[in-house]
Amino acid sequence: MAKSKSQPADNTHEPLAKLLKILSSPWTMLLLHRLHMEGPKRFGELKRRLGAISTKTLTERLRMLEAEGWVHRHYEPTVPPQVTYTLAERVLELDPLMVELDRIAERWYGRG
Amino acid sequence: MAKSKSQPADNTHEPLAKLLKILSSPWTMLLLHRLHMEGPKRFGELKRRLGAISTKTLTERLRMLEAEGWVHRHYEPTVPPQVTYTLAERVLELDPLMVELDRIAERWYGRG
DNA sequence: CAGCATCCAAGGTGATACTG
DNA sequence: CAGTATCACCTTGGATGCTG
Repeated sequence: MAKSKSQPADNTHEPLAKLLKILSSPWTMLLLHRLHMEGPKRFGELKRRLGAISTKTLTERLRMLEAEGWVHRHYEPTVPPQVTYTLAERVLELDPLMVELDRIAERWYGRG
Repeated sequence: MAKSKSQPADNTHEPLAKLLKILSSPWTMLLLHRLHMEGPKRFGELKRRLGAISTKTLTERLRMLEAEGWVHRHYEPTVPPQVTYTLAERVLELDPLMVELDRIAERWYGRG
């Protein structure tokens, strides 16, 4: 649509690049997808559901998403401690995206 | 749509993971976005528009997308040669996704 | 112009061990 | 349970130089 002319264009500063940088870091989408589809989850459960992810990576992603304001971390100082992660309200805007992704994934790679 | 049950679940084999693996490799989304918004493009123009990408990476991405059937490569043996890349028809299904991404990027990171 | 071949640095990841 | 701290590795991307 936009028919801007020929610019050197460093995408790095554009909103889309910023968003994609977050979304495209490994595991992030699958992580968000889980929380989106299945609701709030504790660390261990999340890790189990994601399969091959390491605790380190999962922690990093969660910390990043927390810093970005995409997820909330709720710490319950019981014994043993319980930490629950919830999607921030704003992230619900990603819903159409998730649904679209699911649909396309199914159509393109679903059966064979 | 959820697979239900409590499985160790190695997402690696699922359609969504497959799709995300492609989409989340660096530059891929921005690349597709360009082709989507501005139509068929030649290698050099594409490179210039993407900014900081290297020829190596751009080539790799294009080759990958070609192998996946996402883009078509048209070689014109003129002097100098012209190679034009076009989105495959199926990739047009990504349209809603692209639009959504743009909207969200603008809303979340558009103004500061 | 549109790549390809190398080399190399950087960062990300996983495995492992340990703590509150 | 929910992490943190290390370490070693290994892929990945960028820079450079060359070709048809």
